[in-house]
Amino acid sequence: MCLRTRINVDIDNIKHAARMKDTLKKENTTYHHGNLRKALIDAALAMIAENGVKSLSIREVAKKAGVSHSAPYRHFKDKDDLLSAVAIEGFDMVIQDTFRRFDRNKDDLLTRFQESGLAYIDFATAYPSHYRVMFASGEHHTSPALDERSREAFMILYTCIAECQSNNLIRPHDTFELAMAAWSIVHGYAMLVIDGFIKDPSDHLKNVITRSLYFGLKYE
Amino acid sequence: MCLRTRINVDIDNIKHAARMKDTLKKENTTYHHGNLRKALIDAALAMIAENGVKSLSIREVAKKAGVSHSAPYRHFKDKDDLLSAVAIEGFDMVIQDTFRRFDRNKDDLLTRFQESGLAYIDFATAYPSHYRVMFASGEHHTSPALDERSREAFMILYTCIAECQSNNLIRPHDTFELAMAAWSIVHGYAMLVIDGFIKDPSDHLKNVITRSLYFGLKYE
DNA sequence: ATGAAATGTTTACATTGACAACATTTGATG
DNA sequence: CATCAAATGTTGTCAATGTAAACATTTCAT
Repeated sequence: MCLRTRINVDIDNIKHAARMKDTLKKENTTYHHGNLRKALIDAALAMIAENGVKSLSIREVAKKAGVSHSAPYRHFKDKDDLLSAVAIEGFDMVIQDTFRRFDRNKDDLLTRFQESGLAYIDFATAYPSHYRVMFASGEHHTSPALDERSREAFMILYTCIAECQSNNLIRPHDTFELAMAAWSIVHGYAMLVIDGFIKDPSDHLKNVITRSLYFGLKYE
Repeated sequence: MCLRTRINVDIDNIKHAARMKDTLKKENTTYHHGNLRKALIDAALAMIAENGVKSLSIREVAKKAGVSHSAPYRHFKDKDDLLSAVAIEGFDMVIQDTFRRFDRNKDDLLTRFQESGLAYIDFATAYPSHYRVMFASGEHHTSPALDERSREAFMILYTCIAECQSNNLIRPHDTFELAMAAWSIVHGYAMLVIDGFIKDPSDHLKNVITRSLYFGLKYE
């Protein structure tokens, strides 16, 4: 488990470096901790997976990362800011995974549309802690950066539907609304699964969801 | 403010008495507070509406209800138990509203099916604080009583779909799964609306949702 | 080498959840 | 009606937490 964590951290550091182009001056720098910011995010995620977001405490996160209880405040304004970082990481992960799926289905527009929905569902079940924080927005104050990421994720679905409409694969209707409807379906399913209301997410059920996803939007 | 509080308490006592049939021995009894239990639930809801569940504190709730900081513990085991009571009240409200809608559409099964979905959506937008607590189950420990209520609410949708299937209005398929799918759609939409991801829940959009709700389940 | 910026620590304080000991009210029983 | 137990509310208390301030150390550019 220690090994796996270590690998994840390394991979994430690479991703992180590639993403944060504005602060790329630090690459192989190892100062006090190594990369405390990322370590805190990982520690938070591990603890959320164990006891939920609610009982998450900054002091415990700090302890888990091996630093003093005030150290996190050098990297995050407050607790919300830490959770916001977790959410941003989550959105980045879905976005990247969706693009990976798109690359595997370059030609079939309808499949791409469905894949963009499945990416959401699969991500939620694979990383429930991330997902929970991402959509606990009624709670932690949303930062502009977070808003941008969630919008970016949504726009993938939007663009996908727009392309299908251009090719007469989805009926003409306000694209924004169709995308909202599609998002509702996958988000609702994802939430019910990770909240334990849907116990066994079978393939059967996922098919019904995919069907609803398409049948509500297709030509009648 | 004192006066208003008092009036609310009285009104709520009436509602409360009508609902809780098992403890109907107390009707016009006014002991220490009137009905602190209900007053605390109302205070909690008001404060959740203002600042979210996250920053809700039992001490503030007690202060708002005009009692000492420890008084709530005579009525609720802990904070989770208070939130659990809020959630139960919420489920009871949706259930009752759904039955009201059913009474208005005694004959049309498909309409009843759609109404059972709309009841969810409308309740969520009308009582977002309730709804948020009801489905924050990944967080507060779920009590058996709460589990029962959420199951009861779900069973309405289930029964509705089963009846439609009996009358060949919805395609044959595991009823449980179809109900889960329908639930996913309305729940996802509701969550995105109250979490601010869907800014203006237009009738257009609700129609797309209703359409998806039906088109995914109907005969092809 | 040096000084400023970044990063981590210690100390401190107010808020909170929750328990225990105590006080008061209510309602049933004689 | 007196009395007593149960229900309800209060006061006092403690540990955990969020977070700010003052201080210490490391890093990095010059």
